[in-house]
Amino acid sequence: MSPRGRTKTEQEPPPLADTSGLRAPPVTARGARTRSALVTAARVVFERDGYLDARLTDITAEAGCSIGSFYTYFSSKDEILQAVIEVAQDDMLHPGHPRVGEDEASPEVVIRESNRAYLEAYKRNAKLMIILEQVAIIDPKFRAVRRARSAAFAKRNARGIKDLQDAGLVDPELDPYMASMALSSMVGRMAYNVFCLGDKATMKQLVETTTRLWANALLLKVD
Amino acid sequence: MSPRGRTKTEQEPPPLADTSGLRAPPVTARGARTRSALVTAARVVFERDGYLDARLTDITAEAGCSIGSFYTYFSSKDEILQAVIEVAQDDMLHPGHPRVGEDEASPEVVIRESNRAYLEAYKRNAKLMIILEQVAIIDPKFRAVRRARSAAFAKRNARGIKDLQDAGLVDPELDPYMASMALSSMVGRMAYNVFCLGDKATMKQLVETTTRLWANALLLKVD
Amino acid sequence: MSPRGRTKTEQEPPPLADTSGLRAPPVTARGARTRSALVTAARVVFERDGYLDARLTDITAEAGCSIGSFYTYFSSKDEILQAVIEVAQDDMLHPGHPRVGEDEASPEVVIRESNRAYLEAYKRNAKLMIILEQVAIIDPKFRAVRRARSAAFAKRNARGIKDLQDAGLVDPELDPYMASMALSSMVGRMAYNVFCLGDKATMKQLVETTTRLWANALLLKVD
Amino acid sequence: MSPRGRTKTEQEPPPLADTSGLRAPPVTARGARTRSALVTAARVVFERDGYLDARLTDITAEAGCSIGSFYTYFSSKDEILQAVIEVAQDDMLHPGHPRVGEDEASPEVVIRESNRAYLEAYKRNAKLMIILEQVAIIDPKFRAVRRARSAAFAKRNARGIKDLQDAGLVDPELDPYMASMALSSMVGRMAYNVFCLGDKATMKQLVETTTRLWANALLLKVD
DNA sequence: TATGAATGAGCCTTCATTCAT
DNA sequence: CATGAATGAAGGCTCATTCAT
Repeated sequence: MSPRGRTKTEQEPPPLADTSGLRAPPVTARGARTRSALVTAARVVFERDGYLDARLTDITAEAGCSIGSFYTYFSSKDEILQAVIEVAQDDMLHPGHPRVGEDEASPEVVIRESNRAYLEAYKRNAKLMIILEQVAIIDPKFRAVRRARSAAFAKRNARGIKDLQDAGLVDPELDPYMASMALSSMVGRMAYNVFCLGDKATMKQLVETTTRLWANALLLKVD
Repeated sequence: MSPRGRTKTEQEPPPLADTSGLRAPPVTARGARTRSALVTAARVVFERDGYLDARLTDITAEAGCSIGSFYTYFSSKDEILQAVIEVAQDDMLHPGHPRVGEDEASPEVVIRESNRAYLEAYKRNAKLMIILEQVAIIDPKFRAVRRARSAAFAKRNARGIKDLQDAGLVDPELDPYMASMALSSMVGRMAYNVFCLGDKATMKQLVETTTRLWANALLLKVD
Repeated sequence: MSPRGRTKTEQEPPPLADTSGLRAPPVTARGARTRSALVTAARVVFERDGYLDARLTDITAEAGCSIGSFYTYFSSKDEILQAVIEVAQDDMLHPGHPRVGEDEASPEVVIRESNRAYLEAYKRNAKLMIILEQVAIIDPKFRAVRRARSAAFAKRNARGIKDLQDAGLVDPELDPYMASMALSSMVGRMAYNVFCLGDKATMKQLVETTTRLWANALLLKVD
Repeated sequence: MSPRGRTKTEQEPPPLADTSGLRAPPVTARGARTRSALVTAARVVFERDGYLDARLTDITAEAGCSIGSFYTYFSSKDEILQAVIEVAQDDMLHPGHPRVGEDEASPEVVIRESNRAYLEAYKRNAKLMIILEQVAIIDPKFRAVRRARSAAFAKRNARGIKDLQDAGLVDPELDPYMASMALSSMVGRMAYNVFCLGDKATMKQLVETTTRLWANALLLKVD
């Protein structure tokens, strides 16, 4: 289980990186269009060629503008990647339409639907997740981005586990945060293996396996 | 649980990559010494600088030979990385001294010791695992290497789960291979997060958390 | 006899090589200037040092620009050589000012002036012809360029021979194309031997010898 | 027409290059075998890969010996090429079995059979002729070799032309040496175009065309 | 805002030749 | 005579970034 339905009290995640040195945002409509075209183009090129092999000229060619314009809106390849990832992170953290609310559903259903929402969001953004894994290894700035996402999920899930423990529904001996880290890792890694590396499994298999193991692992009482 | 004690009937894995285009192995003792020095030096440099930033001249300087000698034994940075990884893979797959045998120990103990062996091997080779993750994203050849390792563990563990199901000791409704993939992913990813990315957790926490979750997830009957 | 005055109906030869993979041509005047300076410099360096010994840095130094600018306009030493040769080929195929027209002159005069024009063009471009011979042996692309030039001359001359045969002025038993190939080879090789390899002969000797042999070989009737 | 039957008074051509710095010839039978294997192998490799692309290790691999042995017999790549070319030059200059003697045959038959012998020898050694053209451009030493061959033919043929002029059988106004150079060039270049560059022509076409043009060019009286 | 020409540090790679065994 | 490991200078090429127009 990973992204649970968000509660009002949750804080927005901090910006991906320090915003100092950023180019000023466009002030004209034309400028906004150009900037937007660059972000869209960058995602296409990054997903197609990978971060390292993507050349700025490919991005500007895809966006239909000059390399000079690129530097009007971004100060580096790094920076446009941040912009691209920010969009995907939003989608990952707030996937939109959870099929059930926490209140009216059994814990197992909540777990299942959370996992499903996470896996589907991962699938949508799989190619970008590859990029993020890649740059997270190279660049501490993106390592922080990746860990922020992991931590957000782990924290959310840790709270869920704690709640269930308090309700006497699951194994009280588990450290909620460690268990959350481990089970979140399980789901995240399965998603990566299947959607990014091409391991064979259906969405249904993924959802059912991760949900059953997750529930079992907590020794969730069914009733 | 990850690497189990190997049985006699297991086959050696095939070589990591096609051996065509490889430089001829040295025929003299002196040549073998130089080649070996290069592999050792390459591991040092890769772990220190990362694969992308490692320069061939750094490797040969570390090995105390000329750049020409490098090309006597390897045809690219790629190729020497393969040689380096092959050594680490051996250590990961056959970590040496399991503390218990399968026969005389309870399933939980077997799981714990297997996880411990895996995590310790991972810790020993953590820096190289970073490299492997990095190049696996870039290069299909190393992607195959990485998947071969994952598959080896998953298969081994799937067999263990099947055996426990046959013995009536664990949840019979789980698909052994899917469950194995998921639980192996859990342990592997925890190891990566802690030993490679710097997440905070002690070896003891790792072993206990993964073992308890693993046993719970299978609904392992304790006696 | 070699290049005749061209007629209106003659087609321009196709470009020297496939234009795929070429760098985009410059769009600004400044860019055109730089590109042009590079071509001029390349000819100087190729003629001075030969193709194999010519270094890209010599060319850019001669052109007064950076090595990066070279790659803005050309993707390899190959490609700039093509540009250099294209200029010379134009001069060879259309040498400019034939001293007589075909109509008002006797066949022998036409042959003489054609040979003279060819030999003088060869002399002007002799150093580049050495380069072309050299690379034609190494690279099929330039082999095609060289053969295109030979074929253009041979075809042109074959037509001249055929016309003279039809007019009953020369040996009717000769195959016009084979004869043309052979006699064109004779002139071309003499030019190469004298202007490129340093065999001793004056321009006058060359013109008179090749013209007399050519006319004799066709058994040209003098009137 | 090119190589005429040799006369007793002709000098052997000088050695291809100064023989100083040559390795001592082998003194044992084994040594002679190794040296011979290297020359044979070198011809194979040069013809297959060209001089520039031929690596010494390819030659020794083909010869089945070590690179060290190479330097026992030759001091450079240059030197073994000289040895290879020497063999071919012998074949070119003394092609073996002319079908007629000069005495009992008409001049036209002599011309035809000389041309045939030359063209056939050229065909046999075509691949090596490519190499020789290549290195003659690069290296003055081989340029001299090439010119020595040309000069030998031209001189021989000039004498033949002079004899025919003295007998009143051919155009007395031709400079025998210039004419010889030109006509020899014609035959040599045709051979190169067809056998080395792949121009299309049969041996019969080549012999007939060059012979007829040669005879015509001299205005040879037939009777 | 938009353009695109200019820059250049720095890495990988080749292979003829030497020489210790 | 035979072996083959060791050498290292030298040059082609990339691409993020700057800045004059």
